[in-house]
Amino acid sequence: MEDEVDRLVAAWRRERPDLDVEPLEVLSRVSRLARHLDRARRTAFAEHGLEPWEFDVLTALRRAGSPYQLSPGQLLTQTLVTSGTMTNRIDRLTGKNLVRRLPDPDDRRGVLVRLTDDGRDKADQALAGLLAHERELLAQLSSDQQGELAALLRCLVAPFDQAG
Amino acid sequence: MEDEVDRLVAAWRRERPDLDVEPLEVLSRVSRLARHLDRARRTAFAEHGLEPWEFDVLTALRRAGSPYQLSPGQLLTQTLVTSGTMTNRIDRLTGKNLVRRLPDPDDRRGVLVRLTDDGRDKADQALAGLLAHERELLAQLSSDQQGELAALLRCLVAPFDQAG
DNA sequence: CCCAAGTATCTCGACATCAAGATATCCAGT
DNA sequence: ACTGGATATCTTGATGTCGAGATACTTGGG
Repeated sequence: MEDEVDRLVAAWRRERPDLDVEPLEVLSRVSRLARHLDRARRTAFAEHGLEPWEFDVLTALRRAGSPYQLSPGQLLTQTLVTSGTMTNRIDRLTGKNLVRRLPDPDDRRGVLVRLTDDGRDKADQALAGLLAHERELLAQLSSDQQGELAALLRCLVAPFDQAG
Repeated sequence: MEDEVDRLVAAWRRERPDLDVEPLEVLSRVSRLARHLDRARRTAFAEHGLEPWEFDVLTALRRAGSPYQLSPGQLLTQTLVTSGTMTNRIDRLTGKNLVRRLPDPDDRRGVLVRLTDDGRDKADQALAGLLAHERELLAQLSSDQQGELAALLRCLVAPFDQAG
C-alpha cells in the first residue's frame, strides 16, 4: 500500500539526493493524517449540528465531570488555541446556549465556563458518533498495532505537553 | 512518560465507563501532535521569512523537478486545501515573486504555476532548516522505531489518499 | 457539428484564528 | 499597607481558509 508521502519522499530523493529526508516519513504522515481527520470529523459532527471546535470545547468540559466547568485557561491547554480564540468560542457557545459563563468565586480575574444540560447532551451524542467513525478508520490495524502506534506517538507528544 | 491524551482518556473512562474510548489513544495523539508540529514549523520557518502555507506550495513545486511547475489542481491534492484557498495562495506568492502563473499550452482552461529562481532558493533553504528541526523531535525514537511508526501511519493515511 | 456533462480555475462573502496589547486582579517581598 | 511583577481574560485588526457558485474551456455521443 502506497500513499502520497511515499511519492513525496521519492521525489525528494530524486531532487535532493544530498539530503536525508527520513524525518518526513513520520512527520509528514502525521500532518497529512491530521488534515484528513479534520475533514472526516467535520462531516461526522455535521450530523449533530456541531463544528469540530465546538466539540473540542464541549467535550473538554464534559470530561471534567460534574459540575462540568473549567476556566478559559484550562480550556486553552486542552484545545491548543490562543486566548483570543477561546474568548470568541465561549461567546458563540454561550449564544447557542451550550455553555454559560460564571464568575470564579475564588479569583475575581477569573471566569468559569459551565456546560448547560443542552451542551452536555450534545457532547455525549457527538462523542459516541465520533468513536464509531474512528473505529472504522482504525480497522486497518490490529489491536496490538494500535497499542504500539499509540505508544510511539506518546513519545513524540509528551515533550510538548511537558513543556507546555 | 505521560501526556495530555493519557489524562484525556483517563477522564473519559471515569466519566463514561460505558464507552470504549480506545480509538482516542491513537487519533487524538495524531491531532494534537499535528497541532504542535504546526506551531513548531511556524517558528522554524520564520527564520527564513516564510509561512507554513508558503513552504507547502513552494516545496511541492520544488519536488516536481525542473522546470518546477504544476497545475493548481495538482497542488490541491498535494496540499489538501480547497481551490479558492489555492488561488489566493498563488496570488500572494506571485506578489512576492516566488512563483509565476503561465498559461497551460495544452488546455486553455488551465494554468501552470512555476517557481522563480528566488522561490527555488527559499524552498531549498527552508527544507534544510525544517529537516534539522524535525530530526531533533524524532530523537526520542530509535531508527527502527521511526520506521515502524511510519509504516503504521501509512496504513491509516493510504485509504484517504487512494479515495481522493 | 452541436450539445450536455464534466473539468479547471477563479470570485466572493462569511468566519475562525492568531498575535499583540489592554485591563483588572492577585501575590510576594519589603 | 504598598508596589512591581505575574496572571487571567478580553479586545482589536489583519489574515487565511472554506464553501458555494461563476466562468471558460474540453470531451464524448448523437
